[in-house]
Amino acid sequence: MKDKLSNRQSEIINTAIKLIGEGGIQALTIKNISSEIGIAESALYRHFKSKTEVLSTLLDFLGVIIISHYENVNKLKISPFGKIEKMISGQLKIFAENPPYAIVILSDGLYKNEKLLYAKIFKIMEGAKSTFIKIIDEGKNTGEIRKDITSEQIAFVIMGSVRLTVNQWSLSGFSFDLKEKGKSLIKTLETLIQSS
Amino acid sequence: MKDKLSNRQSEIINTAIKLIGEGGIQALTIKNISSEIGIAESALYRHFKSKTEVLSTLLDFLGVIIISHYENVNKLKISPFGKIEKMISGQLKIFAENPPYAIVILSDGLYKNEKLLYAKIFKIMEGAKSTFIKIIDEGKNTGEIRKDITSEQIAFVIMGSVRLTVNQWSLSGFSFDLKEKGKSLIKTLETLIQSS
Amino acid sequence: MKDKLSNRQSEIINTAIKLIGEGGIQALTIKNISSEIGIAESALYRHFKSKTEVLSTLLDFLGVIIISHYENVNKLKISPFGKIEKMISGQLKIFAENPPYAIVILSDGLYKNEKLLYAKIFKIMEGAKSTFIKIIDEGKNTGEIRKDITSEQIAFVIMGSVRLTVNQWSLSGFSFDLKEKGKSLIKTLETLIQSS
Amino acid sequence: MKDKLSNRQSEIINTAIKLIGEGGIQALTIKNISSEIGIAESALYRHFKSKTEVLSTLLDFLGVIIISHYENVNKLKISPFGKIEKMISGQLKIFAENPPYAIVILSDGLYKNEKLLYAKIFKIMEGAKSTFIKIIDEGKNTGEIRKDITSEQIAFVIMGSVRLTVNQWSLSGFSFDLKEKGKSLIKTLETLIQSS
DNA sequence: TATGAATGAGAATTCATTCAT
DNA sequence: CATGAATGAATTCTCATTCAT
Repeated sequence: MKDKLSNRQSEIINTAIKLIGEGGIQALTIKNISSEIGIAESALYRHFKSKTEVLSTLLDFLGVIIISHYENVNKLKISPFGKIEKMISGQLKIFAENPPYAIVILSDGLYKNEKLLYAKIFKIMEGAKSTFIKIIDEGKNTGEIRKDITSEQIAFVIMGSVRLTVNQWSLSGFSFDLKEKGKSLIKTLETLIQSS
Repeated sequence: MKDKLSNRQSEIINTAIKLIGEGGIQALTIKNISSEIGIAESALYRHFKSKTEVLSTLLDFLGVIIISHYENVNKLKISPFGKIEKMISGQLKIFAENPPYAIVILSDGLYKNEKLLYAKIFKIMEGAKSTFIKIIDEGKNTGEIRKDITSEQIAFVIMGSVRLTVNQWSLSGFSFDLKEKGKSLIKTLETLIQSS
Repeated sequence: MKDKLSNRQSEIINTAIKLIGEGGIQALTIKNISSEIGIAESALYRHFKSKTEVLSTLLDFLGVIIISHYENVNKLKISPFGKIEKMISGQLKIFAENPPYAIVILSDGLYKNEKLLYAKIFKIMEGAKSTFIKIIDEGKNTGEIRKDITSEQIAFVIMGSVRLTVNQWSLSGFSFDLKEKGKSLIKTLETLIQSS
Repeated sequence: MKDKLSNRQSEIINTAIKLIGEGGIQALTIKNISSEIGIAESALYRHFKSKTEVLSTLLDFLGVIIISHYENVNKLKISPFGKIEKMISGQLKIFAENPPYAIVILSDGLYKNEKLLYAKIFKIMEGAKSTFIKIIDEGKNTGEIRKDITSEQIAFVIMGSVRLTVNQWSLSGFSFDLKEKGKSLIKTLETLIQSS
């Protein structure tokens, strides 16, 4: 994982993201990236040794954003439900503001033959999951969250439904208000998992 | 939508499915299909007028399998929870026995530039959702399912978590027992949505 | 050269002509012809042994129409100028009513590698030319046509300008009135070649 | 329209011309061009973005040659008849020395589905026509050319017969002496259009 | 850092034609 | 007469990558 990106590298990653946003993963070609930036295709190889490395760095970049979002929320001094609400709404806000991020996260099947890439997506999801689990455990301790289901299962259900929401938003061509949809989802999830 | 497939057409669709299973959507090329069958590439065009038509027919085929599974379950004379359990477990069984089906259903992003294909996937998901909603309504009537959440939302949460399960299974290279995982998911979902 | 065409053969030739009219020579494929008629591609080979034979027959058919038009005009008991006028206007009328004929006659370059086809077009043009020459000779005898230019050269100039007219009409997408344009061309040509 | 061609681009255009000369428009394929030059097919796409662009550039190139020929002749301080003679003979000389040029100019029907290409050919012909008209007007002023026919019609007759000459030369496989044929045509035309 | 030129492997599709039934 | 299935050669074009300058 790259530690610090050069200006050109950042530019490449940002352009890659933009291209994905405009035309999906298929639009992400070396040619498109470089002509968008205004450099030669070969120049790109000065900054990344392969297209896979571009994608890999892109995923690192995305991972940092998402994971740090989760960690920041987790550090807040608010109730577990407040945290869950903020985690979901914040995540959806990130996607709403950067649709390409959603596309990248959802295109997992594409990376199948690139174990490295798959592993990175997997890691992001695991990071999210473990944060959720921590918060749910907290909620169980305070008595707010039901104890008859394992925290992992609860986290799983939350992530599944958030993911499906994003999925449908993406397939719809980003045509509905993701944050609005998120609000009602959050309410549903809270109702489902709160102690009775 | 094709009504009845010729032998060769079925063979092509089956081969396409097999190829997807082995190498993902990227492995689905005209050349691969035809050389797997043992005919010339051009021969394939006697049976389908384009690659898109192959994919489209494949999705029709898949749709019929999935939707009829849901409908069959819905016709059973069992309790709503029984139906939900059978719907999920049956669906996962289909995927467990035919991993490529899972790949096709999950690769939605890929078809972005082919509205027709996307529409077919969408229709399959809608079909599943409406069946779920009917069953949940039934469960609310019998008093088994909680009434403080709309049926649509419940269906959404169920589908999201089922989908995520399949997703992770696919990403893991089909390495864990999907049906086993499904069983605990079903238990979780039932616990979540039953009336208290 | 085929003596008498079967019904199916005529149908094929007519369809070929229609296709050329609609989409140019490139639209003339075995597949297009047969699917337009509603038979299998292979069925076409019962009636013509190759695509070249289709074209060849088509040119025969066209040749008969054009040459007989010229001969008929030549048989009329009218002045040479009357004949020239009728030859040109009649020819343009045929094209105006059957634009594909014009396309076929003008697409000579296409048949370059098919000597047979080239020869047929050449023959049609020679037939026209010799009729023109005969009429011009007549006109010289009656004193109506200038004698300071060989009949062949006059015929050549006439045919060149008629051909260019048709050419431009074809390139314009048949957008102007060919017969109208023909009238002024005829007047010009008569003025040019009459005795002073 | 390209302003300045790179060496490779010129090489490609020249090769394209050569191929057309040897085998007609049908011989102009990306594969033929590239293998003739000795590069990979894909390499060609570094220099032209499509085959249409190759043809388009080729027509530009041809257009410049022809139009500048006409303009140069028009600038000469000679009589109108001298100019007409030089325009025709010079044009035929160009074709005689570069038979492929003739093929390209005459293959107009082929470009029917490529409006751009057709438009270029059209423009070349219009350029030629307007120069002819100017010269004919001049000739009318000096009294050398007959005034009973519009200059446009005269230009049309000239161009039609020149074109037919080139056409027959091309169809004959470039077998006769184009310049010789041109000389007698010029004489004919002059006789036809001079004042009596 | 950057470029221009090139490459090889593929990809989807078209077309005229053949042949057994 | 007609068909369905198949073929092989072409064709245009794309893509990630390399390398000398």
